[in-house]
Amino acid sequence: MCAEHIDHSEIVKNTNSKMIDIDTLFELADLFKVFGDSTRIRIMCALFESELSVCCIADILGLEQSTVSHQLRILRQSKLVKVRKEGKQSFYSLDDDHVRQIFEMGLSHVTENDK
Amino acid sequence: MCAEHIDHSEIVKNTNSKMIDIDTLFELADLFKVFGDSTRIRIMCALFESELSVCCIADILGLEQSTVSHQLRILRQSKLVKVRKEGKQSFYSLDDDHVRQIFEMGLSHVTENDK
DNA sequence: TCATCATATGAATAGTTGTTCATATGTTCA
DNA sequence: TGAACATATGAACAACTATTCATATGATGA
Repeated sequence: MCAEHIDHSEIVKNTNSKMIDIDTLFELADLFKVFGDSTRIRIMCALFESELSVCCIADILGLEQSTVSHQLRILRQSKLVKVRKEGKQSFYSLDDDHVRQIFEMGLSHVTENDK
Repeated sequence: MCAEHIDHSEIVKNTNSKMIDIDTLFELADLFKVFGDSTRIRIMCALFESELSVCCIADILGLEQSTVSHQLRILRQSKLVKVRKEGKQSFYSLDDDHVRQIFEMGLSHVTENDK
């Protein structure tokens, strides 16, 4: 921690009063953590087109069924995808328009910095 | 992988042709990875108000100077914050409007699901 | 130049996370 | 009921990451 010379007690108090409450910030970090894995990102991207079964996702991305299933569970828990069961199959789709929007925003940042 | 019975070669081909290229998706995941840590999220949130020195951020969030410095480096590398040096101090600020927008989107999702 | 201070960084460690293998669950159809 | 299949899940392992401590760097003022 820094020495006493610099008194930022005022700015500390001020900034803290304007901060989003900490529990929300933790939830937010947890949400982005879900986006922060390439396998999950790829799964979400595949689901942009249409709902897909688990084994179809595995085929598209060249992943093991088990891997896809584990990641879909995480996406489900974060309410980013939803399931529809039909016989033996489970069809997954995006649960929320925010997914697309968050995706788009990230994409703007990435592609802008590629210039 | 699933058996041959279900032929999704058509949908596989179709979806793959529409997918964002894989390198971009990896970059995207890396970007969200940076957002996916509560310390970094809190730092960014503090920087919404105004630019801040390293030790001021540490004070505000109750973190060690070293921790803040390490995380700021990661944020800098992802072009999410920028530095302005003034004497012994380094003042950090948000580098990009996308930061706010990505933040807002995440927040909508989180608060919506809290209802 | 030397002491002090703000920041940056390297190394070590502890905790977390993604993938894999093996297996369980639950559905369909003969 | 039992075989075949799609999916889900538990356990184990490997890889990654955040924090801490110690120290380096670089600036200021005496």
